[in-house]
Amino acid sequence: MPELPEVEVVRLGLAPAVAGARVSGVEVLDARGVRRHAAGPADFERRLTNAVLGEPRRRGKFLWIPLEDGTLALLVHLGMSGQALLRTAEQPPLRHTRVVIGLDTPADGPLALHFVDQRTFGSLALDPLDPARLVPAQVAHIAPDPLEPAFDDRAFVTALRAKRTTVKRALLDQTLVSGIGNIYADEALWGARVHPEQPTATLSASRARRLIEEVREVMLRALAEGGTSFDALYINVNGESGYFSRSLRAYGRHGLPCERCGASLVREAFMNRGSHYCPRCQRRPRATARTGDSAAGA
DNA sequence: CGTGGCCCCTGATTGC
DNA sequence: TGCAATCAGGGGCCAC
Repeated sequence: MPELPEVEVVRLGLAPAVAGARVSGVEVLDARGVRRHAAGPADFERRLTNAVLGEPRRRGKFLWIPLEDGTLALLVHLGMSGQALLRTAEQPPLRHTRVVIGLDTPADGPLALHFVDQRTFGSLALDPLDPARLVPAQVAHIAPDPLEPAFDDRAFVTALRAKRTTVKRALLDQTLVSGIGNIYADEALWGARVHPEQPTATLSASRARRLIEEVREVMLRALAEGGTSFDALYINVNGESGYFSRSLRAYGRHGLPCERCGASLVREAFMNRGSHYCPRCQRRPRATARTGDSAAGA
């Protein structure tokens, strides 16, 4: 469930320790922890050992640490339950630790980066860095995220309205906009007063703009909370502690009153998960006769 | 080719 | 009380 803000907190937490650090040893305790590394655990261990790490980067929910040689990056995807923990060299692995990467750090001496992942949807990999795009190959297919300077709101609005799907599905489509998961999708839709099942083609341009602004705002708010809740070292370099849950206004609040209008929020099954929304503020669009998709006129 | 649905996985929770 | 079914969901993959 780590989405963009949680992954960014992990990145911020890792940065001071890993930048400039040399990898002193790599131990893959469970091969599933390097599922994304096609060449397998032994190759992963061999090629990462002795590498010098650079400044961690992020796009959407993908995190990567470029190696000093400039051609490869240590790619991290947390999946649903992944954590990247900085621990001392003496601390033993926690339960569900899949990979341990020993580090000689310039500032803090010997440390270890532990990749812990209960449900094993996450994975590490060594991935070639595309010199043109400056992102790892496995990240090349996703769109920029809303917090990148490169993100183009106007282009997003156009692309969103060209889709033939519903708006929540589109928000979760990482090739359209990256970094949004189920939680922040529900939060942004609530904020913009848009029903999750609204067809993208019937969304007005102004409403679509409002929606992406809301996405950004919700993420920045979460980031501001998360950024203050972790300590420099060892600590919650994981973003797991409640997912900044104090700020949630829709997700998981079914049965509770809407903070805007007081109506009882509902939860609906959606894509094998849940959609949480206010049935009064976020009106389900009437079954439209899809003939007029230009804003209101026609 | 775009869209939607399935499945990967494990632990907590729910239900019988 | 104990065991099984259910739920959580990011993203790759595949069928339509």
